[in-house]
Amino acid sequence: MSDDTVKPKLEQQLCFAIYSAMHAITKAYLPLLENLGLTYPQYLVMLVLWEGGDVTVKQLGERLYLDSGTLTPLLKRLESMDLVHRARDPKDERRVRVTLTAKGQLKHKEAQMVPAQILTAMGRPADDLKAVRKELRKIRNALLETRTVKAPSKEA
Amino acid sequence: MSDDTVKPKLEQQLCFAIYSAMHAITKAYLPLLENLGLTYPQYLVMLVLWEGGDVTVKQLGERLYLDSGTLTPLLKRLESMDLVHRARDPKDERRVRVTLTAKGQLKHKEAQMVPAQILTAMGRPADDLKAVRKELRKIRNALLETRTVKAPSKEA
DNA sequence: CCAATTTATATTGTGTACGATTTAATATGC
DNA sequence: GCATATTAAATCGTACACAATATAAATTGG
Repeated sequence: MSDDTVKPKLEQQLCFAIYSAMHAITKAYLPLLENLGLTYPQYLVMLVLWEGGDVTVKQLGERLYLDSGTLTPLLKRLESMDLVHRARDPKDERRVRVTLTAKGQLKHKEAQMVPAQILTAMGRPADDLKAVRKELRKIRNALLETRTVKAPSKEA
Repeated sequence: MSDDTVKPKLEQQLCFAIYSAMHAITKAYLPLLENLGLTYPQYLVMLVLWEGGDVTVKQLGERLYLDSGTLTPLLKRLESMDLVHRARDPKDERRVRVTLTAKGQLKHKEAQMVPAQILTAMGRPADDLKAVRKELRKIRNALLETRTVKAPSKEA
């Protein structure tokens, strides 16, 4: 049989399924978030800030799996939109504390209906979506743990 | 009850699970792909080329859900690495056909073990991974179809 | 108490992503 | 048959994303 070379390998790959699903999600969020004037990563940062009090850049990075190279310019953009405030922590000048401005607080209400709209657009039973979410979290954690082991492996 | 505001909303969101899983996957691929000298998106393009004959930029975009703004510079980088060749189609000068070079063909062998290594690193039963893949594909297609409908909705 | 280390953030360079626009080539309508 | 529309790539501008490096503040060890 020579027809197994014709099989679409790409669609058989879980990683590509995640990759392309993420692109579709970004596109789906676009019309919802442009009313808010936010990109999807900016929306994620706002979600963290809406959850609790103030956080440091490092804490944001731990929650979102992003580093300062990504967060610093993103937070500066949010600051220029007057949604957040950034200030060095007087207790430890290395840290930068990020807090919501009044305008940032207000956006919380405008954003309330976003998650439900996305879930509806996915058109899948809630139980299925929950199962996928749990499995993806396990996959993510397994991949990240594998890397933390990371033997130096100085080969000859 | 006031304690539901404390719940980590971020981790409850499927979209964030996909977003962060994708980041973890990119990181997991990094040591495997740097031997090949490829990034993950470049690897995806090579996967398509390894599957079949030559393709146009448009066909690549349809398979990978990317547009020419992303693909053109990416393909130029692959061309500068002498992995692919780009040439206008004589039958239709608008099209650019992308083909593997001899060096690009050879890389196929080096890349053979990459998918299995990633799946192993995920540390999950194959059946679970397959179920996630299928569900994600449904989600992706549902999201993309919703957008193609896109009623103009000229609101008052 | 001060040198060496560690930690937190910022900066730089490269590589995606994508909307919007541009350019060139093909297809179409009258 | 030629103006108009459509199509395929390329280009431009903005925004992630991250490795590597730089900088400055805090911690630690002697």
